[in-house]
Amino acid sequence: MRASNLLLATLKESPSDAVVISHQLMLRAGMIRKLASGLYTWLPLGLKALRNVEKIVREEMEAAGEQEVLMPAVQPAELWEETGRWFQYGGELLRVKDRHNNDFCIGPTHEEVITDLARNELQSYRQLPSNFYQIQTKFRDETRPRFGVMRAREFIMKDAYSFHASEECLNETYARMHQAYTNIFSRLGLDFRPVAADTGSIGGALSHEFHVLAQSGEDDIAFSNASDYAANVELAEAVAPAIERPAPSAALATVDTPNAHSIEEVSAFLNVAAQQILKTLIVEGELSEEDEKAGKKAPLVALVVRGDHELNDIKAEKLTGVASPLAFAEEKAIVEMLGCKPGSIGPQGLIDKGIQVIVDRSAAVVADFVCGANEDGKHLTGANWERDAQFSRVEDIRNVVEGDPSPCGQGTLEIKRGIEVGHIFQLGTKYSEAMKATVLDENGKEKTMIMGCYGIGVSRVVAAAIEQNHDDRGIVWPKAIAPFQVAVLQIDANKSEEVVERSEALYNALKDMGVDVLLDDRDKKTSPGVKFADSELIGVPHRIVISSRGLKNGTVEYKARPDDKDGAVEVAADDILEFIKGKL
RNA sequence: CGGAGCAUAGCGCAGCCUGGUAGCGCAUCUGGUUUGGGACCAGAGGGUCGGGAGUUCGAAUCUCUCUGCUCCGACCA
Repeated sequence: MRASNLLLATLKESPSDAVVISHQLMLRAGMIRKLASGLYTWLPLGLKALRNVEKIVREEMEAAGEQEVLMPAVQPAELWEETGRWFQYGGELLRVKDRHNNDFCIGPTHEEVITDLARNELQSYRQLPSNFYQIQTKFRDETRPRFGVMRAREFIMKDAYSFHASEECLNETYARMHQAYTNIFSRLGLDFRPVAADTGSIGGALSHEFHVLAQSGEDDIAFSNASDYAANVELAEAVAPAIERPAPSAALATVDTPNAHSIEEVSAFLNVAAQQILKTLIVEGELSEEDEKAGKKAPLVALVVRGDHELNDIKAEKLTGVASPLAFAEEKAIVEMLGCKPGSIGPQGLIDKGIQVIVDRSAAVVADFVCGANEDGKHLTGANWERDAQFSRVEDIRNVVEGDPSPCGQGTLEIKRGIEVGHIFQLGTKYSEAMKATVLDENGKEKTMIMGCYGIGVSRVVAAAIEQNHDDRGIVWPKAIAPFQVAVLQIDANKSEEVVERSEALYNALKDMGVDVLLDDRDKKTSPGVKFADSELIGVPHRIVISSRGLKNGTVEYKARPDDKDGAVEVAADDILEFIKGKL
């Protein structure tokens, strides 16, 4: 590609609404432009990087035995009604009507469509397993699109689906896809981790996420420092402390704590460590459909965690008796039931009021603790379970923290930020059962197919790669993603015929070899500094500068990005093609 | 969805408080001088100041309203 023929839309200043570095650099490098919130045009340079990611994904999918298909982005509502997701999916599902007033949605995912295909095309267990993938545009009407293409509403996803006659077969494919994902992210040159994950709204049994490690990530990942255990904090089990609860040693007392509501305030006011304080959170309980129809209010449930711990919403809402999604009780309901505001709540006496008290494992082994007195402006000190307060049961309801013992039994946990770029699930029969996707087994009996699904956020990978690979001059592409492998910069082209001849010859030779090469042949108004800065901003891994100054000595300059230890090197002009071949 | 804020040239911003000819930097175009780190000089083009309504002799500026966008929190490739 010639720079004179490329929309090299680089910017010196970054648009004010870009907060993360990858978004800023993608705009500055002229890779993307925003059309509307969460909607982006991919410019030539960005598209080249995107296609490079797609290429590797395709190669590894083919190697893993997947067949490529392409499904419509627009999907009929009927399919979604069959699985119930037409009603379950919230505002994220963009619903539209066609001219006949029929309901459709813009696909956020394709379980329904692929399952419909499978039930029509697959009749026999002999056709299983069958695996399909596509690389296609998805639309999710995110509440808050942000970070450019990292969390866009419209994005490119590789989604794959597998169909099986047995669990063992699903396990095999799942393991193969796990390996394929590992290959993909390794080849892309990313620092990533597969982690055990929650299955979320897609549903199913087993699930792993693939995370690119980066400070700007939106997920917390817990790792063992002594094994390869890794899990999303959403899921990571907080194991029960190995200690017995000490016997009470302090007398119960009520103390005034004016204006101290948060754990921090109470801790500072009473000079008591946060782990010695228990916080009691009142959430809504489950309401049966009949009671809901009868207009009854949800019962309340108390969740008790140590002051230095955070409630894990996902763990909490999975508990029987707790509403899902998790909803904190309204202040009014709390005042009505307990006679005090949030900030002064304690677990004592709640069971008598018909409120279930669920205690976190760590909070259950604290003795002589501080908690709210269920009276505004007062707290209890020296409180003890059983003697002063009762609980219904003990559960794991908190987020793990750094230093917790690893659930795998080896080592302790560390926590890092990650960007979720891939997610694989064992779906089981959730969709195939709802949509009656069956095959005949060897006995001629109908059998519901077992499914797996496997996603990669292709456009997100591009952003994640930049997030992980940049410096103060711009993007430092992993070689597999770089839109160009080599940049050839012409300096003094208007003064020196030789510069033009040499650079054109090198450009053509590299192009003929199939190398992605950018010839910066922009005219004399483009100063050398601009060419240097642009090649660095867009992150080309290899740069060759051909100038009249160098050619006087019969040399051209080579520089790698990121810098080799020896920086720029002078190479004999006649040898440059061989030299660069060695670098590629 | 809750809270906060923004909307002035392609991009980054000033002007608004205190109403009176719409400005600066980058980018673009023309001419000239430059050419190894985002050049310089001279000139030029580009705006219904997000839309609508109101107050006023007069609104980018004050008021109301709608829309769009961004940020901070709850959700996901």
